[in-house]
Amino acid sequence: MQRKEPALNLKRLEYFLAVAEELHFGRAAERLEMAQPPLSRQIMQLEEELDATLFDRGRGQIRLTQAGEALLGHARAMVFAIEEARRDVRLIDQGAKGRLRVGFVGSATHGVLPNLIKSFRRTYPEISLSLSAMNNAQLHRSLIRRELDIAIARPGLDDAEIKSLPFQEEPLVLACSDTAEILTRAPVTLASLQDMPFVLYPEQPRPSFADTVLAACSAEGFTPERKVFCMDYQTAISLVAVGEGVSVVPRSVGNSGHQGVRFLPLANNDARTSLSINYRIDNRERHILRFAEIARKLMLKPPAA
Amino acid sequence: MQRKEPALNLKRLEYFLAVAEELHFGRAAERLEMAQPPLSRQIMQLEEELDATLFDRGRGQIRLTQAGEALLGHARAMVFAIEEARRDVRLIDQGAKGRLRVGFVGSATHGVLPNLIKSFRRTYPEISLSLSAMNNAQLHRSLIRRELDIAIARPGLDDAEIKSLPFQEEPLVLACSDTAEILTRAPVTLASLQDMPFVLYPEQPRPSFADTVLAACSAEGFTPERKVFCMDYQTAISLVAVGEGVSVVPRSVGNSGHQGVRFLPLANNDARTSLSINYRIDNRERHILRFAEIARKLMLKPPAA
DNA sequence: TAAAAATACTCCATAGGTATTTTAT
DNA sequence: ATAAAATACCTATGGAGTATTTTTA
Repeated sequence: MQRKEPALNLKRLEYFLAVAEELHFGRAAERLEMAQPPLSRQIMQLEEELDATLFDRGRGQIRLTQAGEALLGHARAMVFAIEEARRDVRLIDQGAKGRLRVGFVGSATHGVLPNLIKSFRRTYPEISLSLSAMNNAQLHRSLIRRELDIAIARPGLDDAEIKSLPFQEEPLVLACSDTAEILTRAPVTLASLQDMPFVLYPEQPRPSFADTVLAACSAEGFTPERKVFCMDYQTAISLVAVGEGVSVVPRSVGNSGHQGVRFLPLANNDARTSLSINYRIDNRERHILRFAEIARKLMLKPPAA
Repeated sequence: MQRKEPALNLKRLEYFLAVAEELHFGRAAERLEMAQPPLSRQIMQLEEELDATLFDRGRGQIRLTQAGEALLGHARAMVFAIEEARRDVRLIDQGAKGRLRVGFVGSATHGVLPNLIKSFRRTYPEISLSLSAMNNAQLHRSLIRRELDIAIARPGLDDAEIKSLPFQEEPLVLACSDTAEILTRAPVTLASLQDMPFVLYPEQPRPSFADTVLAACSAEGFTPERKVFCMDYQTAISLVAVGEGVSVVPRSVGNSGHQGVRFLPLANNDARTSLSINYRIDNRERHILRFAEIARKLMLKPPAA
C-alpha cells in the first residue's frame, strides 16, 4: 500500500519561487534548467494540492494572486529556514557549535583546568560549556547516565563503557598541620610517618586517590596504622589543619596554600598522581575530541612558571 | 540534463521526525505505514545530504546526537510553518482573509456605503479593507492599474476590462439655494427651470453623472442654456448655496442636509441614478465576490426608515 | 496571429517493497 | 542468541523530457 503524498515538497516551493519571481513560466523553467511543461504541471499540482489559485494567467504577463503573494512570503521564509537548519546541524556535527557538559573533581581546580576551560571557550565560543564539580562516584554515575559528556577524575574511572585519558601528571606532597613537629625534619619520607593517622579520600569507587596514596606507602614497605576516610580533599585538608593527622595531596593542591596547613615534598618517593579525561566510548560527538585536543595542546606547552 | 537534487525534502523530514520520536526504526516505519528498510535508507540519505550523523545506533536504543536534536527542533518548526502556510494560503484563496482595496465617489458616503463597510467588516474581520474617496476618473485609472480591487462609481465605468454592477438605485432631487424663489412653487419640474444655470458634475469620463442629469432634461424636452461644470457634488452644492444656479443630486445626498441649500422632489420625472460596484473582469479574487454578496444582501433588506 | 501556457505521451530515476545479511548486546 | 538495522535486489510511481495543441491579447 502506498502512503498518501502530501505533495507540498520543497522542490515545488523552489519552482513556485522561480515562477513567482520571473512571472513567466518559460523564463522560470530556463532559470531552473528544466523544460516549461513539467514546470507548468508542477505548479498546477501545487495549486491543486493547496486548493488555491496562485497565479492569474493572462498571456502578456502572469500575476500573483493574493494567495500566491502569501505563499511567496511563506516559501521564502521556509527556504531560509532550511538553509539555517542545514548550517546549524552541520556546525553542531562538526563540533564547532553545541553544548558540552563537563564534570570534574574539586582537586582539579588547582591545576590546568581553569586554563583549559578558558582556552576551550576562546577556541569554541559557540559551544556552551556547563561545568559541575563532583566526586569520582558522582562523575561515574553521571557519565553512565549520559548526564555528562566529559568527566575529569582522579585518577580515572574504571568501566568498560568509559574511555580514560591521563592528563596533568604531577608528584604527591605531604600535607601536615603548620604546628607539626615534622616541619623540623625535612625532607620527609612517608615511612617516617607510619605511626601518624593518615587522612585519605575518597575510598570509593576504585581506583580512588586513596589507592594511589596507599600504593605509595606500600612502596616504602608499610601500611598506615590509622586511616581516616573522607569524601574530598577539602575535608581532608581541614582535618589536617585541626591536627587529625597527615595527608598526601597532589602538588597543585599544595601550591595554592591553605590556612593552618603546610605542604612538604616527599623524599625518596616517585609516586605520582594524574587527572584523566573520561567519556563514554559510545559517545561519538566531536565536541569531546575538541576538548581533548585543547587539553593535549595545553599539556604540550612548558608548564607556565 | 538532470538538475542536482537538494534531497532535503519534507518527506525526509517527516521520516526523521518519526524516527526521532520513536527512537526505533521499526516502530517509526510502522507509524509511517511503510517498511523498515526504505526508512533506514531515507534516514541515511538525509544524514549523507546534511553531512552529519543524526542518530547514535546502538542496538538496545538508538539515540539522537546533538546534531539530531538540533534538526528535531528545526524540523518541528518547519512542519508547523508548512501547516500554517497551507492554512493561510487556503483562507486567502477562499476570500476569508486578505486585503480588499475599495475606492468610492464622495456621493456614495450618504447612502448605504457606510453600512456596507460595517457589514463587510463584521462578516470578514480577517480581510483588511482599505478605503479611498476619489472621482470617477481616478477610480477608473486606479482600477485599470490594479491599484484598486473595487470601485464604487456613479453611474458606472465604461471599459471592456471592467465589470459594472448597478447598486443603490434612487431618484434625483433638485438642489437650490434656500433663498430661491422656486421654493414657493413646489412641486417643481425640470422644464420650469430651463432658464436657470445648471451646476453639473463631473463631465468626464463618460458615462458621468452629468449625462444622467442632461438625459433627464432631454426627457422633458430641453437642454439647459447655461451649464456650470465642477469636479464633485460637494463643490456643486457649495455653488448652489451661493446662488450660482440649481443642481440635481441623488436623493441620499439631499437627505443629509447642507447649509444654505434646499432639496426638492422633482415632479413628472422618473429619472433615477444608481451607484455601481466595478471591478476588473480579469480579477478572480474571491474577495470581490464576498463584497458584492454583502452589498446584495444589504439591498434586499427593506431600506431602513 | 503569434507568444505562451496547457495537454499528450514516453522514459527513467528513485522511493518503496521483500528477502536476506550483518551487527551489537 | 536474538532483535534490530543495514544491504541486495526488484518493482512501479511520478517527475522530467519532446512534440503538439489550446488559449488570449
